[in-house]
Amino acid sequence: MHPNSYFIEHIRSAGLSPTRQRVSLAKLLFQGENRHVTAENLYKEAISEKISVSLATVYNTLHQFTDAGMLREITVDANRSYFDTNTKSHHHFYFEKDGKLGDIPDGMITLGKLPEAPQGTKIKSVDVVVTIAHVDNDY
Amino acid sequence: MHPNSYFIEHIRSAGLSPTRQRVSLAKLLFQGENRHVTAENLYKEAISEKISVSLATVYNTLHQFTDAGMLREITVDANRSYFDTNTKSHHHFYFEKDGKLGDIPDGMITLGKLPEAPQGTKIKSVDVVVTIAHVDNDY
DNA sequence: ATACAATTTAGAATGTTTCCAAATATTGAC
DNA sequence: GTCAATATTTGGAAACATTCTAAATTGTAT
Repeated sequence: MHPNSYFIEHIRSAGLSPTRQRVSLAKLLFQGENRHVTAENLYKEAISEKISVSLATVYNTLHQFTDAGMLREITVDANRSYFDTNTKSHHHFYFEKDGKLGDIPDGMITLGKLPEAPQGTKIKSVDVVVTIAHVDNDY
Repeated sequence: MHPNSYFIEHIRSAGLSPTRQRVSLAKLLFQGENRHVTAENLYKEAISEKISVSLATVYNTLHQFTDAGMLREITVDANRSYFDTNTKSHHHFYFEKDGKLGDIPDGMITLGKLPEAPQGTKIKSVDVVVTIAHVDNDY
């Protein structure tokens, strides 16, 4: 388990002040395995861990971490933003039933040729989402 | 240009009653080229064409058409749903600047192997979104 | 310590989408 | 065509995620 100073350093090196809230949220996000969180569920988790933080700060922090390259924002559902602690390019399963995301192991999907971006633009990201639904035995 | 009866038949064969609103919206959606619309912008278009319809009906109709397989819902942005009149599996450019979608011509992206869906589930869709951003000359 | 700047906060505001109950339109039987 | 039964449409309210705002708090550099 990482010491506090690890998270403080992580935040500092992103150019942000290591405030109490940012350090606490960084711990939740980065101390274990890679995670996929929404603002609302990170907020609830923080509250249940007795971390005093407001929902607005959770939003601010998620965006600041994203801008700093510590998180990646994933769009799989038109009503919610997900943030992924794994910033390396990789793809996702989206389990419709419970709204959970899963990583698609590297190499499990291979993208072939990619189109060129038009003049004056660049490809910001290529996201593959495999949506998983329940089998409805329709017979 | 298709006659009215064409759209009425299209709607009937989807198991829906061809109401005035549904026929009018179907005309906007299906009479020309393939389109990518949001509820809000289809609603505005209808109003500007003097079609009297409410926003709630536009939402209902888009979902009914989607359930009937006449439209495909595309998720590219966490704040808005897009509906595509092209229901064949294909992929999209998303132009961040103006929130517009574009089709990626068939064959321009090749997907390699695909993962298996877990027991009791099936792959509902595989969506590839190539997000196009402006070049920010950061130097 | 002090002062200046940055951050956090609660609550209001926004934007999209869904819900609701009343009004209207559509359908099928006669 | 008329009528009753059913389905659809509607405006407005509600729900939801997210952003904004201005005041209060905290962090930082001196």
